Amino acid sequence: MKNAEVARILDEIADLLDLQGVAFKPRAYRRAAQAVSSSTTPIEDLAAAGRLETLPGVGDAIAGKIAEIVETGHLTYHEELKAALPVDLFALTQVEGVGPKTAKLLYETLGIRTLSDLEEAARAGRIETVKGLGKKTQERILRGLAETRRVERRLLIGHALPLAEDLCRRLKARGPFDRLVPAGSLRRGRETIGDLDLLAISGDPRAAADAFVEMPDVQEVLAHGEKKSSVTLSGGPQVDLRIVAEPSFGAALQYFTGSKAHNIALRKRAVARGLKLNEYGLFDGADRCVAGRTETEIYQALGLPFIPPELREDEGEIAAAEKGTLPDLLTHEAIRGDLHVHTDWSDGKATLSEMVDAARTAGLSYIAITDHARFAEVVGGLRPADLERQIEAIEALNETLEDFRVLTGVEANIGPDGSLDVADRLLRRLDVVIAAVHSQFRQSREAMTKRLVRAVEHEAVRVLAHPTGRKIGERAGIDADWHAIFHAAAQSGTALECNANPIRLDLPSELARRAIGAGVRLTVGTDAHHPDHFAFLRLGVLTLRRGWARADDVLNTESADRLMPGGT
DNA sequence: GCCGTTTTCGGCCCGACTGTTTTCAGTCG
Repeated sequence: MKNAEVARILDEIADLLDLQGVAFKPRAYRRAAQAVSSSTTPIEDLAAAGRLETLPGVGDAIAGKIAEIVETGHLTYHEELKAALPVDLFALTQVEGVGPKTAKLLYETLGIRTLSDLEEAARAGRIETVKGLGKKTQERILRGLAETRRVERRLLIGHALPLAEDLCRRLKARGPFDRLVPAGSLRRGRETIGDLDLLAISGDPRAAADAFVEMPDVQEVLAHGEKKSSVTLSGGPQVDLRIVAEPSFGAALQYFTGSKAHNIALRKRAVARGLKLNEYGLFDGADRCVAGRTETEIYQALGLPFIPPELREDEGEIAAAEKGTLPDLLTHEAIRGDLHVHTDWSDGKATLSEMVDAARTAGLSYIAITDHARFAEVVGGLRPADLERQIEAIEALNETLEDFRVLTGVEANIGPDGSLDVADRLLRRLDVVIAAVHSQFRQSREAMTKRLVRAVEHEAVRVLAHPTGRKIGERAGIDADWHAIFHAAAQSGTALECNANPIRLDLPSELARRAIGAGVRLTVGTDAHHPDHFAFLRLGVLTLRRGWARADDVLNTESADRLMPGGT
């Protein structure tokens, strides 16, 4: 039973309760669903540990229901509710324009229960015959059905970020935009992005909105107003553009950055102070605007310091802000070196000196070359003699470099028993040994924990790379007792990597936060196989910021000299 | 059903756009 499936059931309960006209409960179930789906801890683990109620919005009653789902695979309460409306509400409401009310109406008038019922009815022209619906609704449903099939997955932030930046550049060239910035989950640095949210100030909102919906790569215009427009891009995501007046820009940026949970918490805080917060500003009882131009102004008016977007998930940041204990977050500029770099000596696509040039251009002052070792399943890994030759090549290269240092290293493979595929004799000669799992991901939790603890405790291992082995949207991470691994890493002084490759972002931010809490140091590593890959650094930084990391928590914010005790 | 600067009861975020409506409901974010 995955988190997403539990969340789906809770969401459906919310919809069903909504339809019965039950007040407030639907919100409670939605909030719980949100917490379950955004938690990176498997829901079974939380259930087994009796820690379900640590999720925000999960109390006694919902915890009991989640436990029932985890144990039995279904929920009696859910099935009882469904008996009144036996339709696949979750699937139907995924269709743009169809909410719970419309789904209920369609069931009662046309007997529609499933997506295929819906499609058949829409194609046959039966939907426009329903009182309250019409031809446009029917067309919208048909388009929505096609779209629902197309957009199954969210965009990786590594793809969404350049896309949004390119979009902003092109829009500014086409229309009257005074300011134009991304907001939403992209600005919060989430690992995947659903829609792109853009926020603008314009002296001519109508012309700006026109320029937006008339872009050549727009596939469909979903909404087109002076304040809000939405389009889908061909082959791309939905993009929402909001246009606000300059005095409201901070309020709008705060609002459209989210998260929803953070905003709700903030609005409650405003209400508690006799204020009202919306996307136009913070207003007092007489409806006078007391803040709105900048985000900082709004947080201050609510008695808080500015909260960085990456922390705005309603996971303790408001309480920390209030107490003045928000972390001074890691910045991209603080990263001085990259401890995970490949070359064409193994499976990289560029030479040693090409990678060095690219790293310098990216503003780094050192890198560690960590090609794969001979492990058979890693393509083109180095044999011991190759590694010795590479060490010599790096030493020779360092002689020619000023203000830059290349560290010797290797990415050793961790075998199923926790042993490494490089001899200790060789490991001792290297500046930076990183170790990682590359196969046998499906070991039992006990075996996997033992395996990683052994690797972390190896005296030569400096960094555990891509610790969970997950690939976003492709492969779930390993099952392991992270508490035990963090403890071992803190004891041995081994750092855990946050791999910055867009499909990895591993450690995930939630585990990074736990690791920091356990006293573990982290690194950001690009795992670069190409000169362009140093651009991934900012993704790793975003992920660690979401994990509440400060510069001091991150090993490669230090100079190469400090990194190498006794080194030059 | 959850939760606490409103604290164990009594509150619970707010606005834009669309379509099908003669004044607003539904959906979305």
